[in-house]
Amino acid sequence: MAEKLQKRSDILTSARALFKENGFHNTKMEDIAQRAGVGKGTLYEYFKNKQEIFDETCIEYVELILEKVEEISRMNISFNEKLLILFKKRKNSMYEDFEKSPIDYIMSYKNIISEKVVKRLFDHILDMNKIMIEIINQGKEEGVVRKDIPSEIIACFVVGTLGEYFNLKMYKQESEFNEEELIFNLLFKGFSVK
Amino acid sequence: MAEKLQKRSDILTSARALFKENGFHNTKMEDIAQRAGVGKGTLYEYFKNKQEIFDETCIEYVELILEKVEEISRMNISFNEKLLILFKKRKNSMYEDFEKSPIDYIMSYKNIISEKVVKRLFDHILDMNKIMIEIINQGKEEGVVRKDIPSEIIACFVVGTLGEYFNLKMYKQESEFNEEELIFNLLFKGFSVK
Amino acid sequence: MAEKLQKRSDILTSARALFKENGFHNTKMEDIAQRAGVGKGTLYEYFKNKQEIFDETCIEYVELILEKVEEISRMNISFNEKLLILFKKRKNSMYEDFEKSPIDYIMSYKNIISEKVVKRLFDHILDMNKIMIEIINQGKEEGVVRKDIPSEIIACFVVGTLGEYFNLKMYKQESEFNEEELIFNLLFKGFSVK
Amino acid sequence: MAEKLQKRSDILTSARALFKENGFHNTKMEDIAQRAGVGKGTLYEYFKNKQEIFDETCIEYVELILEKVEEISRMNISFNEKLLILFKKRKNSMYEDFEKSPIDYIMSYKNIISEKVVKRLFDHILDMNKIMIEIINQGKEEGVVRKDIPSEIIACFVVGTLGEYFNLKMYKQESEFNEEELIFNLLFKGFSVK
DNA sequence: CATGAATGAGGTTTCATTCAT
DNA sequence: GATGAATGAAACCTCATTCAT
Repeated sequence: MAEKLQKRSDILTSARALFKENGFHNTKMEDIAQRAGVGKGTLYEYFKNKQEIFDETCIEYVELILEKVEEISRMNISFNEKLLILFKKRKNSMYEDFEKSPIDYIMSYKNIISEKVVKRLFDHILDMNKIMIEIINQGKEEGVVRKDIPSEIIACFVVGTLGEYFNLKMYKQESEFNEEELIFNLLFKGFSVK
Repeated sequence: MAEKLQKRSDILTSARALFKENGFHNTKMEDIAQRAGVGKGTLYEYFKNKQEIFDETCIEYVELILEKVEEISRMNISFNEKLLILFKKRKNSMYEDFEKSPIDYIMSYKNIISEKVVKRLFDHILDMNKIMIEIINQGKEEGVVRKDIPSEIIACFVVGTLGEYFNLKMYKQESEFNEEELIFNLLFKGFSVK
Repeated sequence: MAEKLQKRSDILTSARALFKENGFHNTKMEDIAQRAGVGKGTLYEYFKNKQEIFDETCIEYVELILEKVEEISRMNISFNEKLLILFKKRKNSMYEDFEKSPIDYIMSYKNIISEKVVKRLFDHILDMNKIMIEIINQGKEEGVVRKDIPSEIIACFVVGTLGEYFNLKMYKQESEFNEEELIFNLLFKGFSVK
Repeated sequence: MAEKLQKRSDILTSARALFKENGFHNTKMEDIAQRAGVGKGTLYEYFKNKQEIFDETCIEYVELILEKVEEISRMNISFNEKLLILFKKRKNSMYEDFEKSPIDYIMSYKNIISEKVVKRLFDHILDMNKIMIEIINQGKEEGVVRKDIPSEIIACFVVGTLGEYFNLKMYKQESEFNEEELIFNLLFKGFSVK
């Protein structure tokens, strides 16, 4: 039984890697089976079809990120520290599994993910948005974040800045500045001359 | 002759719409032909193959955005006004053709666009980055933008915030706030309590 | 009018060269047109379709060879001399237009030539056979060729030997012997020890 | 396993028959599959593509003939008997599988067989030529064949005569003569009056 | 007459899915 | 349960032929 779950998980791991590498249509069921170390027919013992495998990998992707963010949210630390950890986590995973924000991920695959899975994922996005809002609210309570702007908008502001920053890092050389500090400075103080 | 260019353009328009709607692999050559009002064989008079059609639509997509941003950059108006126009343009096209930032667009299709076209598009991204930097520099000269942060980072900050904001708008209801004002306030002043 | 015939001939010349080089199915109408220096549509002014062009080139091929053999047959020279000229003609055209004997030519293309043209060509083959027989008969009358073997069989014997000889020459180096003399010696005296 | 080889062989048998009947370009993959009693996709389990199937049938064709000739060469019989067997074999297969000499076969398909397979086949032709030469040499040793003519030339003489004879038989009625005897007589004694 | 842009029937090939072992 | 050989629908692309200019 545990073995069954293990094999299922192996298949998903294999599939996720291949989908990420080659996209949905350039990944063959045969490839997934081979990489997972099972026969082609076995895939159909664990999943209805290719679509279902893909859907599962998408759900996993988004849920894993959600989980990580939730974990950070639940930590017993200050707002500033949470923000720093979010930044670091994103940075470390950049060239690994989770280089795309969930929403970009979904947008990339909107023509491929099943309609009903898209809905479920969008719900997760909203969940994540809520968690970000909670973190922002913590900042407000701690007197670190302005209270005159809805937390929702601030969340957007933070997530967007980080996301774009890492996007650019993907195809530009390492810069000479201490960019982490600069980004945080911008988030806190904005770009206007005081 | 003008007619030849027209037909080529018709095909690209048809293709772009279908690729956007259904993705590359779910768009059949027959569909493109039908929508463009030509025969299947005609597509091959104007393009080498499906890949080339797709590549062209990608190039068009990114070049058109680049062009628009360039246009704004060349306008004889203040930094603040340019920022506002960028925001408005992005907002208006949200549910139309250009809902994705060029970089998200490329990332979505990285397994589909030809290698050499990806390179060309990344160059455009850098061009666009340069233009944003020029706009930021104008803000610095006008004494509106802080000079202690590299323009490159600020560009990232502005573009990311706007991008994420519009991403979220795509699947959330219209809010009650005057969000435009709030976003700008954040960009200028940051989220920290003064 | 003469111009019309000229253009028709140009097309056939172009077609024959391409068919020989690339075969029927790898020769495109466009190629024929281009090489003949006319438009693609023009081909259809002079020929019903691709098949007809091909058929014509085949007919030309076989008729030209037939003509040459007839010409030799009509010459006012001895059997021995005729045999020598046949040999020389075949040798000279070996790497040129007429490297295949008519019958090999037809066999190569039996799936491509129109049924009715095949019949016509086979008639030509029989005509050619008859001419060969006449030449053999002349040899008999001159007292040079044995009378106890039907001329038909001797014709076969001569044509086959020459044909195979030139076939082999096509992919083997030039030999050191005076092969011409040896071949003739064989034809005249056979291979048995006297 | 044996079954796998069997199916592969079935496909080749089906393909060879169809190629022979209709040529390469008029034989559809669907036809081959149907005649072999398998699905279209199955062809691609056993062969890379149509070209490979064709190449294999060509190789088989030439190798089978080579094998038969080798077999005759190895027999413990006299030169005269070998010559007779060669004649009989060729005669019997005339309207069956092997109606064309290997070289004619290759020449017919020179635009279709893969370059590298053509080379391989030409090597077989040379092998076959060597075997014929050995047979001729045996005749010389037995004192039946003249020693003043290179065996290579005599081989050409024998093969060509037989080939042409059977070519002609293909489209002419059965004759009244004992042609076998006449042909052999010619080969041995030539056509000159003694 | 001459042309070549437009066409679409028809071919090869791929690959998700099935099912007998 | 696990497998992978077999399948055939579906997609891309070619090219002979047409016909408006």
